[in-house]
Amino acid sequence: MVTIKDIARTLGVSVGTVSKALNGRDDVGDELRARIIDTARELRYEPDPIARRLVTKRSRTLGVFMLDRQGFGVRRNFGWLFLDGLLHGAAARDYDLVLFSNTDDTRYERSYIDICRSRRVDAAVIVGLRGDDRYLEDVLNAPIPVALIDTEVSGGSATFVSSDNRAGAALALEHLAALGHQKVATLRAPFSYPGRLRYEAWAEFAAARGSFRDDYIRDGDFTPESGMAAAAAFASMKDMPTAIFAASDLMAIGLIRGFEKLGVRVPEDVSIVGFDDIPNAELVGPALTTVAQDTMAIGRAALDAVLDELDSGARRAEILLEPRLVVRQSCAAPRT
Amino acid sequence: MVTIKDIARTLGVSVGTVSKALNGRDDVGDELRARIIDTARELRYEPDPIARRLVTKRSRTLGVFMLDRQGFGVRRNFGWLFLDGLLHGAAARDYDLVLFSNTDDTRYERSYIDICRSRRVDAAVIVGLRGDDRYLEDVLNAPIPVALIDTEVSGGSATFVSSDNRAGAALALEHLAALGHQKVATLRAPFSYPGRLRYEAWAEFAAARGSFRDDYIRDGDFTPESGMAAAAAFASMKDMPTAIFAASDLMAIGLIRGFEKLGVRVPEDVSIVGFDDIPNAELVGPALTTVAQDTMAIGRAALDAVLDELDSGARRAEILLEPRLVVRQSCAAPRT
DNA sequence: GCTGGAATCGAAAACGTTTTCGACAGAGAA
DNA sequence: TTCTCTGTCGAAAACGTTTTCGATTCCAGC
Repeated sequence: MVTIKDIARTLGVSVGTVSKALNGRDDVGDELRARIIDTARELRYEPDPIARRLVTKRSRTLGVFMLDRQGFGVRRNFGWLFLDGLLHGAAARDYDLVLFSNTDDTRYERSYIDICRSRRVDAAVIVGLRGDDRYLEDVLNAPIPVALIDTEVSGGSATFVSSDNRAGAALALEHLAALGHQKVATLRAPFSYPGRLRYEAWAEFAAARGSFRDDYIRDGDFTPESGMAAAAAFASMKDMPTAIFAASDLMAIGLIRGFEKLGVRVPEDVSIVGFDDIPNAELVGPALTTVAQDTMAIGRAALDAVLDELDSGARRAEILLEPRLVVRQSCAAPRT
Repeated sequence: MVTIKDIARTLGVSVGTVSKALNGRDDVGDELRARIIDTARELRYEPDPIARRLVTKRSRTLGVFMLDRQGFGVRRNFGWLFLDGLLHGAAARDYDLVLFSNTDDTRYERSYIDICRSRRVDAAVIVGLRGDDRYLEDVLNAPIPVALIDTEVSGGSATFVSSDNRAGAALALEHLAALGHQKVATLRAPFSYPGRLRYEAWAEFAAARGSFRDDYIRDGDFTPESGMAAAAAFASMKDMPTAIFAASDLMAIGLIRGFEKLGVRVPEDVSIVGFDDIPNAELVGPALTTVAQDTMAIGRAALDAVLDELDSGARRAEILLEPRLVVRQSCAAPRT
């Protein structure tokens, strides 16, 4: 591996001068600088990031924690979608991403912030932090910039990055209203913060139209299984809703599968709209109408947030991105 | 940040002794060693990995490259599933994973191996490398241990880690045979190495049973769209197959959607079996029968391969993991 | 009492950078 | 001519470890 000394020796100058020339400082002559840059290129010199980090005290490294909700790993975990945006942002700003997850038993013994400390990462973004996480307090008081994505919690010293859940829910509900639905129920996920926001949008929508009914509210836990259970509950009602707003795609798909098993057809008998636009949501039959989160933009925003805080010291409490409605085939006008 | 000097100073010993005591060397007295370990714990000392790397010349860091097949990012890319196993293995062996992807424009300007060199990672695992990759040659001649997962190529100095594609295809085909199918077609993906292996298994199967027919072979490109096109082609045949073995789940789902649109029912009219067991394969209607890759084991094997090579210098050319059949609802006995 | 060896510890170099400070030359002003 | 200022460069310290080598002590064996 060719070091800075090699290029200093071949040119007969000091290493300090080489360093200054390569880093664009102004106390080195133009002619010498040009020669230094040339031979650096010739020798295919690359500054050792390790040595640089040791003296600059910045690692140019971000810790990314993928927290696993219910043990499904990457398979059923929406959080991985944000990696695209994080990767983009890191590449654009010349940072490296080191990835952790809590699916393993060993590292979970330490707080995420502790891991950051031991790894000397400059900042962290945590995906999927739950409200009952054992290290919650540690995260909210972290001494480094932290961004939270797809999380149940908000507040503390971390910046909360998310879709505008209320606006997204409103998008879906207005779509159903435009189709002519009067009786729209909701399958909510009340234990999570985004889930609560989505429910509140439904409640306001229903109240404003005078169609709020307690028995049009069912609770799920983001799994398809809870959606199937809710489908059975809805199907057994005497006054069945004509449309259901599910707080997540996984639950929406569960509803579809549950209704299918009971012989009620989607969207002919009941319309279903989800939230998230998970991969392959377009591939389930019928293709799911849903509100899409711009996961790329969210990941990118989270990364920019922590890096900006690192540079300027200014912290933003909350960043909301606009979701958009994508209509496919799981919604139709109600039967008259 | 508390350094090794702090604990040396508080104890009145030299830093070298502290280092040796903490690293378990035998030339330090038991009593002193105990006192050093105690105060290290008291001061919450953590060795600086940066400084350590500078002197040991090992970074304990692995580069992971997620190569994006057709621009879908994490959404339609099977490769991300291997991250679970990689994460597990890295945690178990105390390595860090730094993640790269080629979805960005900037870093793609450099060879993956070049990036490894500049980042000083000890080894690399590359997911989704294509046969026509511009840096293919660089990868196959890499000076560091490299493992290839979910890739189209094999050979070179890298170790190829994969499911046993022939065995997996045989599993699926035997399942169809056991159901009584005589006319089983295939939708293959001939441009990729695993795709070719899966096709060869089909060809042998068909030849052994005397049911090989050229018009039972259609080509796709791993996308659902190509599956839908193939469904139309199959449906227009006078002697339609009763079962189709698709070389990937995405194409299998495309077949289902395509047949659905044409009014031919799955599995009543035609059975379909896929390959991969992608997330939500169980959620599409009808739930997909497929052969599941043990993505966790594959990721773990890849990680172990490069780390073992790093330790022992012994390189393995190929590692094959056993897939398993998961039967769901897309296959049934043929109509008599 | 002397030698030999084992046990224990410290001093110092080394890893590859960045950064500070001082040295030196040359140019311009007095 | 002398003084000051600017521009250009080198020397050296510093970052926090690990590792090598030598120094010292202590004790057993003769």
